[in-house]
Amino acid sequence: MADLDKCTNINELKQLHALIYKYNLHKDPFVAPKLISALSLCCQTGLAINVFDHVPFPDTRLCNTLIKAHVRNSDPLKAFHVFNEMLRSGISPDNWTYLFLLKACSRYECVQMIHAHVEKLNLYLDLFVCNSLIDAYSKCGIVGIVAARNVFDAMAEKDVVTYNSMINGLVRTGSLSEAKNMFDKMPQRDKVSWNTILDGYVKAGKMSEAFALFERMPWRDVISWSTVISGYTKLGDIEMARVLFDKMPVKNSVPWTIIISGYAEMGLVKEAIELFNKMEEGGFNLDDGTFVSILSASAESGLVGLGKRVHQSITKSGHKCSVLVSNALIDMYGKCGILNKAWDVFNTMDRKDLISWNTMIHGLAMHGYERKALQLFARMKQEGCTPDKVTFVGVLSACSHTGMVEEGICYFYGMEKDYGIVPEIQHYGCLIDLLGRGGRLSEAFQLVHDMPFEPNVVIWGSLLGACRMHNDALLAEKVLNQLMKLEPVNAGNFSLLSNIYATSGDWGNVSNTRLQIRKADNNSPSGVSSIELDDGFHEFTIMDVTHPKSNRIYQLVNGLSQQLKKIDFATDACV
DNA sequence: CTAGGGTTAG
Repeated sequence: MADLDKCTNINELKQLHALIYKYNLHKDPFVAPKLISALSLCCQTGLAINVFDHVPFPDTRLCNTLIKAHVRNSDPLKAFHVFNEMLRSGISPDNWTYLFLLKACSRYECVQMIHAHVEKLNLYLDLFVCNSLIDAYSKCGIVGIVAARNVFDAMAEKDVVTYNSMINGLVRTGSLSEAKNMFDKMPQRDKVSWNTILDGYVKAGKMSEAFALFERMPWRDVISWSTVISGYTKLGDIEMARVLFDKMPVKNSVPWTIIISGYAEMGLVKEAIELFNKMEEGGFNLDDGTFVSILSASAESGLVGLGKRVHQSITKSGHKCSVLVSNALIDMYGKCGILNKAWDVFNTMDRKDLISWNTMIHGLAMHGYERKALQLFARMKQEGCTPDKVTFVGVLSACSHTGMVEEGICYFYGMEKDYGIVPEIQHYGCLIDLLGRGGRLSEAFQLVHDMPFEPNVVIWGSLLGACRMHNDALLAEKVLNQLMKLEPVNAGNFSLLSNIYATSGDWGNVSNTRLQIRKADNNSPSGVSSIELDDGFHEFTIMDVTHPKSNRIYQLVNGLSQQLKKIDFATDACV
């Protein structure tokens, strides 16, 4: 029974759980915390809460265990709920309570609140609590780092963790030279110190300096190797990343995940799947981090094949999908346009969070299911989930894609009035797109001037698209002038204008614009597109004739655009 | 305390 909290086998634990209940031991002040801890390790948070609820007079230690369980289950709200209940029923928190709560904090105000409690209880002198405060503040960006520094400076006794946490905070906020300064000055350095400063160089994109440091480090563990490999994949140097990956002496699932995601981000689906198979065969632990990383890389590059392969492996593992993994699956299927699969995952989730709803709404809104997206938005509110600014980007773009101008305007104003969400540039962008597509070009143009943000390429681009849609050459010229200042080498912009002239039969301006296209084209590297089919991954460029059947392909495309024209569907191919 | 990770307008 003493080793109860070390039991990680779910079946054994369930047997123990039954026995404990049978002998009424679950109310025992010694057994209950251990049982809660074990249940939460096996992701049985519901059962853990149940145990807690049956203890007649919970003490500080029991509450701490439950808080820890919620934090482990990435449910900070529930963790804070337990904390509030503690305070309400007069159970005094101790330094362990604050250690666990600080792990659950992601907002500055939240850390500040704990900080105030800690000061009041005079726990301020506890080294562990202070180290956690520095760490928690460091995760709150630029506002947090000042507060972290204040705690750091006020500490009479510091250990290596204090320095490491502070250095990590400086690295995260981009103050590499300050971090390096502190690293050089600290009394003694351990593995974590070296890895942290190494990560600083990597995060700053200084790979040659990072590599030099890596080579002269007194220790190199899996984390050091992974840090450097990840740096190379982020710079797109997958070859160098692979060389190091093959060379590293001991691997765990993290470097495997990094290299697979790296291949996926480059669109190299064959290599990614091959390595994923090898990773699975090698018996490496496939955890949430692995699934989420690779799925997100698949989503970004539109690699359905890899995404499906990962999904297969998740299903095969038999574990219930965490919210994080489910959300990543929804996003992957959504971005790849397989909406029924995304919908399946969404509907079978037992706990949805705000991001699940947002991701599903976006997926629907981007792939022609605008009405479904808006219905889902209504359902989300019915089920008691409060929308945020991201939700409204999805809602507004659903409206604009399906031409619901009045409804969109309503949602735009409702967002501040009903939810207190101040519109950001993305929301104005959607509204401008909505008005533009709806043919209300002058209103859209007016809004660009009246909104409280500087218009960017996305805004001007959407307005240019609207000009093309409604063949307004005069406005298009104005827009293109603005766009030129921000994006001088985008030939697509000119080609849109040229097509507007062509539609109105202004051939003089067509040839003028074409000349400018050629100029812009010479300044820009030619883009390569790619598509994934059943037999693998294919790359192609504009005017590509390398395919053996390219004649037949162009025939087909021309035939299709003829048919589209017949049903009054304008295409913008520039041939 | 250090490596991989879920939603954001054309």
